[in-house]
Amino acid sequence: MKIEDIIKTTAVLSNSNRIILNIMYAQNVVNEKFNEVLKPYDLSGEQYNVLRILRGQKGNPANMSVIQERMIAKTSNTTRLVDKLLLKELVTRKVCPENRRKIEVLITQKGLDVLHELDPKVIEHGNYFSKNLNDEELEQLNTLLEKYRNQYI
Amino acid sequence: MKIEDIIKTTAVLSNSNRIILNIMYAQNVVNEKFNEVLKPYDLSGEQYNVLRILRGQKGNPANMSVIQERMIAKTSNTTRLVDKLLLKELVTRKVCPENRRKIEVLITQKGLDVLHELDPKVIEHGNYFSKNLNDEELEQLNTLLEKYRNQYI
DNA sequence: ATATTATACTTGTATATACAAATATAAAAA
DNA sequence: TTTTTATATTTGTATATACAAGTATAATAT
Repeated sequence: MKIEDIIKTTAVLSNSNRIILNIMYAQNVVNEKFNEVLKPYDLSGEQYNVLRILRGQKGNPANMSVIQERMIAKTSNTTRLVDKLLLKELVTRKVCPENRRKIEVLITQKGLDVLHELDPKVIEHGNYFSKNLNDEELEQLNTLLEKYRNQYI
Repeated sequence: MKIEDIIKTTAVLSNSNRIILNIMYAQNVVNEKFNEVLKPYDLSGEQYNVLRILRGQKGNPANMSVIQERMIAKTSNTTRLVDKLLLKELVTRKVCPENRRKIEVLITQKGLDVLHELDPKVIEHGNYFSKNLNDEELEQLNTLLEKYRNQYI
């Protein structure tokens, strides 16, 4: 289905506009489906993202600014995100002894267990959307998306 | 810049995963830039979207469910979105006389003027991102994005 | 040693969004 | 006609996000 049919417009869209709309819509669809995957675990997408970042630390703590710079959406609220994870006992936090301004955040075993349980479902989610494209097309889509947004970065 | 460098991961990503991340990130970048365009007009992206839908009606009113079905992100809150536009006098609303359950929303002249002023800036925004791709690549990206998300639609 | 600036994080506030429940009207069924 | 069901929209509530201001600590300059 073309994006025009989805937003039910009769307007003629330029390629530039169609891409914007297609990106918005794709993100929306992907996100909605991913939220369904996470729902039984009572995690938001951003919370999951933080857990992934922490697991990637392989036992080393991450402080707030490290977490923030690794997130896709640079929300200014890593604090409150970590608060939520703390309440669920998926992470621990303590003041860094070397620099008391910093906070050391670590994923707990419980957090690792949740991620481990989610791993296959996350892969399945990725495959669900990519299964209509062959390997070459997948490469192409990645390349084009990177080229598209890479204005001055 | 590759998505891996942006989220500063050393992990090896599958094509499926990279696409998900690239779509998320692209939407983020595009959206952030678009919000900058809208900021001087005190409009959110969704508010702008509603105005566009109303202009597309060419003088005919749109009721809430029509607006909702034409939006990219199906927020359940068209009411409050229209409330905001009403406060700024960009739209009018009245109960439909034929069916008093329905609400007729119309864009005002002021709303049309704002859109008209924004038109070139919106085009510029689209071009800003697409200028790194040639026509063929733009077509390709649109086609791949549509193919990507079109699972069971 | 004290004052200034920078860094790291937290908090406040306003707005946005998600989801469920509530309200009002209309259409269909008993 | 009364009841039931469907439709269209609104409201409540909890959570998320954006942005600015505040706090604590550390580093640098005077």
